[in-house]
Amino acid sequence: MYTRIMSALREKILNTATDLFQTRGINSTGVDTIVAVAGTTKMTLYKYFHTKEGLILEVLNKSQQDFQSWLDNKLNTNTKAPADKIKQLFDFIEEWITSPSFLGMGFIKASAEFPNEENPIHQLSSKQSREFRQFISKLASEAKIKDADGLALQLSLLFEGAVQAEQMKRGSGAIKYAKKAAKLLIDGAISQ
Amino acid sequence: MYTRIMSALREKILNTATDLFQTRGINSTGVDTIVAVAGTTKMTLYKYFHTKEGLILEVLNKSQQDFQSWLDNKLNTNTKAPADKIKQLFDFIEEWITSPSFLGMGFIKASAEFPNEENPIHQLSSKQSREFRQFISKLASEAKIKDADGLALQLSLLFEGAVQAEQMKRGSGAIKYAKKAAKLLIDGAISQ
DNA sequence: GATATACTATACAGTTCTGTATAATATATT
DNA sequence: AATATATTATACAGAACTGTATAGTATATC
Repeated sequence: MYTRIMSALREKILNTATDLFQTRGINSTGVDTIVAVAGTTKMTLYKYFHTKEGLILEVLNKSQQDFQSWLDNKLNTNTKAPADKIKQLFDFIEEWITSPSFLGMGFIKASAEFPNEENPIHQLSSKQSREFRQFISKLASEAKIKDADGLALQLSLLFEGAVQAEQMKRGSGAIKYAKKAAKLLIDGAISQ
Repeated sequence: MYTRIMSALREKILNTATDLFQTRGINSTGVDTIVAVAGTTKMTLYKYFHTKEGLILEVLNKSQQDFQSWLDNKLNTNTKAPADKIKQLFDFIEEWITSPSFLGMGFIKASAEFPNEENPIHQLSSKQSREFRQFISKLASEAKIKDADGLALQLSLLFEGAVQAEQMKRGSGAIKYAKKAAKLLIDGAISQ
């Protein structure tokens, strides 16, 4: 993990961009808007981020890191037995989705705004989705589940579907049903 | 009376826009590009569609109608018993997703590009997602499933998750596992 | 043949966008 | 006090975007 010494202003720009990209869309948010909301100027933005694309990529990376760190922490402090982590996964996902600060999943929106598979932003989104699926697969493996990859894929579909539903309509309640479905799939995979 | 058929050019513009929106993104596709690819001029485009937003809304509506018609037809010609339709639903969804002409789901991408819930395009996307879920719920009801709405929501999550996965990486194979999960959920809901 | 209609060609107004150039100001270090 | 660094203020080049104005051409209908 490349930890970077970050100036307060750099971080402010990054956080502002994250928020604006989520609430207004990436292509609909100009750098002028970002610097105005962040309370700085374009010169400073372009000092820290060489292009808007570079800023987008960093926003996506930071968002994913923050989410993954939050989830790791939840799983490690609340659960001792590795076999239980997969069972509690959707409890924490529910907590995350229903949190008032939830604004959506970066890589899901980004991949829709940049549908071309050659595009670096699309490629990063795709990579993040794959890595999150692998993370679930690792949890399933540690829980001694046979078809860990298969279950992980199914759970990731429920996850992305629930996020999608919540992005479309806040307070959709989709995660409640995703959780039930996940429980059923996990129990089925364990008893195999 | 005089039967008013849709002008060939209007349809050409609509189809071209549908394709370009899916492959390049909506905000990244200018009207100049659309008319160039469609082989016409901006004057003609703005004759049939008053604004770009109007064009986007029509594209979304037509895409959803086309998909729903295709699916209705598949379900009605291949299945007689209403109780079997829900079981075959994901077979046809798989056929649709794995088809070479699959470019994604309009309302999923649109809602990501226009995340603001006040936006007419976002609202239409949300409505289409809700209506598709209601369509699944109707299938579940006709199959005498008790918690039809609950199952429909879960299946729609798998559906949107699988579409999302396929939009991110063509040939992901996600639909195969979505199908398995759907079967499990349907069987579980039937035996209640 | 005259006329309405559909469509093209082209230019352009006005806005917004990314990215840079240039000069001034504040802050920290020596 | 002198100097390097960070940041601001502002203007602007150049491109892309939506939407319109205007004039000309093709085609079908009367």
